[in-house]
This record gives sequence, C-alpha cells and structure tokens, in this order.
Amino acid sequence: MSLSLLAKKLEELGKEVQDLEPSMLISAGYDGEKEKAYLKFYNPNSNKIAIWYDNTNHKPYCFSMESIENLSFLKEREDIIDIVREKKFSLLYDKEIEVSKIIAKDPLAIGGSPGQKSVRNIIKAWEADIKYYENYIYDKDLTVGSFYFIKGSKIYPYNFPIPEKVSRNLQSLLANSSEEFKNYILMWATLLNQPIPPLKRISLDIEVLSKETDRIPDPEQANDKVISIGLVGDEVKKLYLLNSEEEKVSIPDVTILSFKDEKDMLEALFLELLEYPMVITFNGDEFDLKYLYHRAKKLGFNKSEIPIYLGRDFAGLKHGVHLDLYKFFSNRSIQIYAFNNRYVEYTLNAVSESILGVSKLELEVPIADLPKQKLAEYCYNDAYITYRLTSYESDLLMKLIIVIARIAKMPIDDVVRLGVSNWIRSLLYFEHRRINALIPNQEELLAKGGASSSAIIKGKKYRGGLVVEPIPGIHFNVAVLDFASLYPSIIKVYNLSYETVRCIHEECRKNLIPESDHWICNKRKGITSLIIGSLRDLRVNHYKRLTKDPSLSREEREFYQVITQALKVILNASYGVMGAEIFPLYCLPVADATAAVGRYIIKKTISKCRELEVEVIYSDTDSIFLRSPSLVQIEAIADWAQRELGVELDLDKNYRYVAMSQRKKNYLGVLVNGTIDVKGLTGKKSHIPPFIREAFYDILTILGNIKTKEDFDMAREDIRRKIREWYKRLISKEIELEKLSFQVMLGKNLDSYRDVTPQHIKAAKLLRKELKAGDIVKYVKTVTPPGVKPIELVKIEEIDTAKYIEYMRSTFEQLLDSLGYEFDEILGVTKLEDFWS
DNA sequence: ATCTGTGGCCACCAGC
DNA sequence: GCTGGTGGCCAC
Repeated sequence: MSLSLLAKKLEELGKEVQDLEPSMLISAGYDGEKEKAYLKFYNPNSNKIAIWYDNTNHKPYCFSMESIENLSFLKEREDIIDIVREKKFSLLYDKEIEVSKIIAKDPLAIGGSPGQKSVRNIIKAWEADIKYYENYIYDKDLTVGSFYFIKGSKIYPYNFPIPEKVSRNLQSLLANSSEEFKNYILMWATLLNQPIPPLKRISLDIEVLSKETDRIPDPEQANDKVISIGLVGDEVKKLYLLNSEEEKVSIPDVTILSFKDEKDMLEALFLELLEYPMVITFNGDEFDLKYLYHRAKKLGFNKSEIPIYLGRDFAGLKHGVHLDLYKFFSNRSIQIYAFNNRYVEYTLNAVSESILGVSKLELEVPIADLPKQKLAEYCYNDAYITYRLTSYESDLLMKLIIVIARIAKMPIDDVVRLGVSNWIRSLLYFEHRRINALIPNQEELLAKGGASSSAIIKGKKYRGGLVVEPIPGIHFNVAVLDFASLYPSIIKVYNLSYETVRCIHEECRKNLIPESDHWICNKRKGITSLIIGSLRDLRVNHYKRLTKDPSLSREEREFYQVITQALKVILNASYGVMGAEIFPLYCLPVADATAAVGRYIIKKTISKCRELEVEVIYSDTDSIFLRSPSLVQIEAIADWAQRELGVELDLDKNYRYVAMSQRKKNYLGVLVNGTIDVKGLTGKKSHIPPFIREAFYDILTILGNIKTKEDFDMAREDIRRKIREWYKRLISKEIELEKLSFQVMLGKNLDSYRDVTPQHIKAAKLLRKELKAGDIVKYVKTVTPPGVKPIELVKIEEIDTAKYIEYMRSTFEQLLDSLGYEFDEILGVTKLEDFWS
C-alpha cells in the first residue's frame, strides 16, 4: 500500500519551489531522467532540502564551435564572431580569437563540472537565454555554500554581514594590499564568513546475508538478502533487522525494528530516508546504496519507488545528498594536509581507529552465522562509527566539506568524491566565467612550451626544490626559519599564471624570471596569481590570526581553524596541479617558473645568512636551519627577505639540539620543550615491523632528556641497555607475529607488477586473495623460500631471525650515526654477532 | 574512471 | 659482486 506513497512523495520533489527562506546552496547538477538542471538548497530552519528545478526546457549542450555552425538559430558563423568581438567574452592571453577553437562552457554549471549533461553552451545562452537570465541568477552569482532565498520564480542572494571583530582584523590586510587584491580578499572573506548551520544527517550501513565468507557480495547482482540496516543521526539510533524467527535482540538506547519480510523492511527504510536531507556512508557508492537499489529492483520495486539513483561510480539520493566518506578519506590531500597523515589505510576501521580511537567490532564467525544479537551490534556499530566521523569535534568534517565547497565552487557531493585537481579546476573555471573570460583549451596552453630546467630525478619534467647537503653532527640551539606558503607566495609576488608567463608582449620579454628562461608579463595581473595570492594572504594574515584571537569565542576560533585547514589543502595543491598533465589548465612553464623562483629565493637567503655570519646547517626547499642565531640576526634576515624578496620568512621552531646525519631529509631534533622530531629515518616509516618501530621510539625517549653535551655520554649506556633488551625479546621469539610483519601498501593492482616482483608482491601472491591498489600486505621474512610469507600463512619457527637482526642494525645505525656514535663502539664490540651472543 | 609536484633514501630485483 | 632500475615511503 505504501509503495505508492513512496512514489508519490518522490514525485512531489519535481514541483517547482515557490518560496524558500534563506537556505544554503549545497549541490547542483543535472537530472538525466527529468532532463532538467537542479539546485539543492539546505534550509537550516526546517532542516530540509529544497530542490529547485530548471523548468525552462532548455536542453543542455556541450560542443565545440564547429558544431555550433549546424545550429539553425545561428544562421551565420559571423553571428558568433560578432558576439565574441563585442567583447562579451575575452581571452586572457590577448590572442586573436580563433572561433573554431573555442570550446563552449556552461553558464549554468556551478563550478566547472564537465560532461554533456551539465554543460551548456555560452553562445547559445546569449542568443536564446536572455529572457532566462532576467528571471534567474546563474553561474557567476551562484556559489555553493552561500545563502539564497526564493520568491516566486526568482532566486535572491542572502548575505550575512562580516562581524565587526573579524572585519577589524581584515582591515590591516586590506590596507597592505593593492586594489586588485582588495576586491578578491573582500569577496573571499564575505563568502567564507557565512555561517555554517548544523546539518541534519544520518549514516547508513547495511549487512547482507552472504554465503561466501571472504568475498564482498556483488551489489549489481544483489542475490542475497539484506538482513540489517543501521541508521545513526544526532537523535536517531535505529537498527532495521530481518528477524523472521523473532530472536530477542536489544542494544541500549537503540530502537530495533524487526521485520519478517525483506521488502517491507526496505520500504520502511526508504520512507524513513526521505526524512533526511543527507545520508552518510562509508563506501555507499560502491556497496550499500548500490546494493539497496538493485536489491529493491529485484524485490519488485519500481524505479520511481526507490529514492536512490545510480551513476557509473556514484550513488545519489533523489531527495537529498549522499556523501561517501570512503572517497573523501581516500583523497591524498585530505589525508595528508587535513588529517596530518593520521591514518594510512582507507578502511572504516583504520580511519576511525586513528581519528576517533574507536574500532569496528571483531567478528569470529562469518556474518551469515552470527546470532542476531551480534549481527545487530556489529551493523549498528559500523553506522555509529560512520556518523561519528562526521560529528566529532563539533562536526569538523561537515564544516571542512562546506568550506572546501565554498572555495572550490563545487557541490558538496562532488567535493567528497573528487580530487584536489578537480577542486582547483572548478575554482578557476568559475573565475573565468565570472570575469567573462573564455577558458583556454589544452592546445592553447601547450603552445606556451615546456620547462627551461632539467629535473634531477630521471623521468620528471622539471627541476623542483633545492636540498642542501647537511652539516653532519650534533648542533645545539638550532633555529628553523621557513617561508610561509612559499610557492603560493611566489605565484602571487611574481604574478605567475598561464596567461602571464611567456606572454605575447615583446616588451615583457626582458622581465626574466630568476633561474629560468621564462619571462613574465607586467601589463596585466594573472588570474591564478590573483586567486591563489588572495587565498594565501587570507590564510596567513587573516584566518591564522583569528584562530589565536582571544577576543573570539572557542567556537569562532574553531570555525576559523577549519577555514585555515581548508585553505592549506587547496594552497598546497595549487602549485602542483600546474605541472600535472591531467589538470585542464596544465601549464608547465608556470610550475617550472614557480620552482625556479623558489630555488632562487632560498639560495639568496642562504648567502644572506652567511653574509651575516650565521651558519646554515641545512636547508630543504623552503626552510633553513641556523646554528645559534641571535634574535637580532633572525629579525635581520626576516626583514631582509620581506624587503628584498617580498616573501615572509618566519621562525618556525627552536631545537634544543639537532642530530644531523650525512644524508639529506634525515635528521632528528629535540625541541626546546623536549618533543622529539624525527625526519626521514627508517625507524619511523610505516612499513617496517612494529617491533622495530617500537624499539626505535623507545630509544628516542632517552634522547628527549638530553640537554647538554655531557648528557650524551650518560645516554650511551642507556641506549646500549635498551638495544640489548629489545634484541633479547627478538631471539627469544616472545614477540607476536603481527609485530614482526612488514606492512607494505600495494601501489598498483597485483597483475600490474611486470618489471620486478618485490617482496610484498611475492607474499601477496601466496595469499591468493583478491587484492587491489591501496591494500596493505602484511608479510614476514622467513628462512623458507621464497624468503617471505604473508602473516596469515606463517609459523613462528619459519622466522628468519638473522634478517630481523640485520634490519634492527641498519635502523639503529641510522639513529646512532646521527648522534655521532659508532654503532659498534657504543656496543663495545667489534662485531655485531659478538654482542648478540 | 581517476590521478597536485620534485628530491631523497632504502631495500630489493634482475641482469651482467 | 656490481649496477641500474623499481617500488615504497618520506620531506617539503
């Protein structure tokens, strides 16, 4: 009976929104079934999503100019040329426009989503959509994450003013900026200061009754019954359970909904889902939602009765937004810059363990054999963890997603699924549209030429950062200075952008970029220089300060911390994408020039230090390590850098001492507060056996207590004792296998290894399990061929203890070498074997 | 279908 | 045994 209710409710979604209170635009796209573009608004008062459909029946197009000629409404090719010549659009790089090469872009797209479905032709828009423009605000006026209200058929922006306290802070930044940058800074600050309302959402996790134990059920087939569904939200704790035998099941505070019939259960679930504007899953695109969709079809549901729709690698909700956290956490930029590499593996268990400190429940038997009580607990727990990932630290993750959406001008469901190059593409495309500039195509960009430098590493396209040979030994009282966001600063200060590097003006050719053959335009400001430069300034000189502003509340400071993090992610990638072929605005001379200026700046700074008689112990890309500089000297260097180079050089940290090895990117430092900083040493790497890593960190604790030169002699004995302890544990084999396992990630799928067969691949092949890129293989070194075995198959007798001793030796040798100890000397023997015995 | 960059170290592989 | 190359992880 209620199936029709479901269909009816979903049908209502198609109705045009008439009036809407101020709501946040969170998503936009194209509905293939309805053949209509849509906007999704989140209403913070009702906690509901309003879907606005484009009801003008304009078909979206994506084509090059060649195909425009075939359109009847543009009779002459000249019409198009006229439109372009009227300067309605411009090319940033002052070239004669070759109409045949213009790829039309979509004025309706929010951000830069490519693809036929969401792309409209701008020329067509000018011809046919003038009336349309009068009724609605599109493209350059619509920003994801901003607030709008709807009255009748019109959409109006609704801006929140910047609070006085924040505005005051902004004034100093504005005062120090040029006119052009001022506009951008104000624009960003207005957008980023919009409040972020609490977002009502639930997480969803399903379990399937599968006969196969070590294989995930195929969601396309959906042959097996869905037996439980966990739903967790702010005020929701529910578990749907297929429980025909009516076993007694209870979980504290959780509502258990028992069903005898699977179809009834899915129907109830779908109806409930309609109440939630957002659904969170961990891998719902590939599994949970996909499975539910196909399973529902199999059980006789009509397409119109299922609130889910499927794309190629995407599962969406008709009535709301689906966020798949698996894809977001797999994003390298998020992993490294937003979560500081706190997790390494992209499973729900690994991510939640390291971020929340909460694990999945352990299963001793396959899902199919679980008693209902255990099954319910397991399923509920997964849903709970998934929800917690979005709610911990006052909804940090949701806020981060919204802030990235605001900067990237991208729907939140895309933010979660796409990589950083797509974010930046969307951001830059949007800006082109805003200023009525045509987006250059690949051919035009490639015409700029290549790199003027040659890379040090074979196979790379251009030369990167400079790494200086370290001065080995122990250095007391070391100050580390670094340039704040060096590459974005360079892009700003040197006006780097695809249209300004190697510009067409003869007169500009003399403005050579240091360390390269490239020159830079001094007639116009580059588009990427303005965007990246203004974002950099806001991060360094505004938001970072607000996070420490005592006049703000804790909540406010946390909010600004999120903005700072999001900016960090985007800024860090903004240089890299310029040198990435996959990036649509790929322009090698820009990346090449950026790195070249970086080398120039660091070299200049090093010579300045020498001039001031400050010893430079080490330097890597954007940092310099100085031996015992006075505060006056540090200030002098920083002032000089600001004055002469136009970049900010800050004191990053003070080391009580630094132990430099002979190797680059390999050192150990103890901060003034006793914290130990280890860089690059094998002992901290994630793939080595935990046993060795633990031993390594154990020994490090001794070093944290060292304050003077004399203390080193005392430490020597402690270290010797500790190493001996750990060694004894190894040979007595009182260490669990797990702790002896190497844990190496598969860089690619198993069958793609053709050149060589590394050890982790040998082990993986023995496993005969389906493994894919990103999976971690745990293996142990054995005396039996082929020398390694996956941890699942190995017995303790097979362990090759000698290999482990050697590994320990080389790991500790690095450490002791940094400290200036001779490994053998500290052990008081000439040969290692003597010591061990 | 999706993917920011280069520099550097280490262990191991495969071929000589 | 030497050597160049591959793969992984890390620094920035």
